[in-house]
Amino acid sequence: MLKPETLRSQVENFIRQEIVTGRFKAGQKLVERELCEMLNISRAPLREALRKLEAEKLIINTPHRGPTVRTIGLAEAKEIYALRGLLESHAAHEFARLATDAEIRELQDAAKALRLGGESNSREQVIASKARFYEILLGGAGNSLVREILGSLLTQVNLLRSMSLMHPDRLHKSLDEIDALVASISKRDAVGAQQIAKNHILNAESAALGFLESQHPQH
Amino acid sequence: MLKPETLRSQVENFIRQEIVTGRFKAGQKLVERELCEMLNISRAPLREALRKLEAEKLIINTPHRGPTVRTIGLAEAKEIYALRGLLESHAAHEFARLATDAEIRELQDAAKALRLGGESNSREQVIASKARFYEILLGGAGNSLVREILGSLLTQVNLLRSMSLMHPDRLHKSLDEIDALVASISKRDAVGAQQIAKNHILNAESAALGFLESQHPQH
DNA sequence: TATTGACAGATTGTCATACAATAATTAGTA
DNA sequence: TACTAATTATTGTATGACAATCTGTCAATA
Repeated sequence: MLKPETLRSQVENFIRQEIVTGRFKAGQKLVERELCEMLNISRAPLREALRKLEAEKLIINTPHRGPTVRTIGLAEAKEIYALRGLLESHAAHEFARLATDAEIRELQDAAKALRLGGESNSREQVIASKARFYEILLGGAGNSLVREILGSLLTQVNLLRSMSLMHPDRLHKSLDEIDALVASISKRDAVGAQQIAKNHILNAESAALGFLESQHPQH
Repeated sequence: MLKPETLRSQVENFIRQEIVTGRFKAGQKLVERELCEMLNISRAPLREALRKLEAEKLIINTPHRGPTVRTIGLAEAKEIYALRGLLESHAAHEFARLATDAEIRELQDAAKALRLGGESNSREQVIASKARFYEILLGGAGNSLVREILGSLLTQVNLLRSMSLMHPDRLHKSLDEIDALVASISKRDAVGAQQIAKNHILNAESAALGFLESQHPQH
């Protein structure tokens, strides 16, 4: 199949990819036999891969009924964004405090590339630059645990179908916020960076959940 | 074996228990065949359970060499405590803001039971009361995601052998801190509760890592 | 009609066995 | 001793089987 070590990790990565890209849709049932035939593998490594994804909360398994791709409701989405705000603002604070000057320059470069991609309407470029930006930010914040959890949260956010359509308005504002964040970090203003990061997530949350909330008028 | 649903979940719980109670020691190699014979099960459910525990970071698996119980170094311990401080202080803040009066009373009761157990030197009572205290606090904080992650962090802390010996000095201070926390919460002082919780974790960290740091004089 | 219940089919959970791939260990040799 | 080769042990994967449970259908009954 692909390159990594064991077969089960390849399977795990494959299924994860199918989920975050939306080819396996939220709520969809995953049938062992179908996956085995599709990938030409036996049940053992498949099932082990499914356990990993289950622990990662990308799929939900109910005994004797099998796994389905997780669906994220409004309440869960809010919890995810609350945690993201907490962790990302912390990471921003720590990055401003701990990062080397070289890392700050890398972050500036990534932000520049991100803006370039946004202004040229290159979806690919935006995604790649954003990934790089996060990589640098979380790498320099000095806590790999926070890094992993945020990575997991980021993949879970992909289960919100509302994420796919990022309005140009929001993208523009988002770029401004990131520039402000980089500016604060460049000044080593940890508290300022923390606050900007928190607001950034809050804005991203309203953008993502706005229309969802209108569909579920529960309160 | 035990009661839960599937065999693999029973196996998972069993191994987790063995790890947190220290019967499976940090660094110990876990051999499939031995576990299968010990539990009288086949390899399939065992290996699936191991994948879950691997995702939970209680064991570390290296391909073709098998899993070992995770060892937590100084740096990792610091990361765990940093995240705990962040999340628990957030939970305290939210609890003070959101909890019902009944939940606050439950928390007060749990704190009282905790002090009782501490003063009567009942280790069992302390552990049980502390668990109940956390359950109430995290349950009323309104974010089950944070709750789960904190639960996972709590189990990982058990991998620090220094945790087993909680000095009476520290226990006494710890009880005072918890009383102060409950007092702040009772006054609905969210910010105060948040600050107290953060300091509480900081103190727990120094108590747990103090002697570890002396053994690894790296800086 | 609507509900119940039995039945058949499908899917997951577990077992047993075998073998390939890799790591660990031992034996042998210079 | 140090190095290499052969042996052993362990994990990773495949296959087939069967038990346990769920799902859906359809007839019987109220």
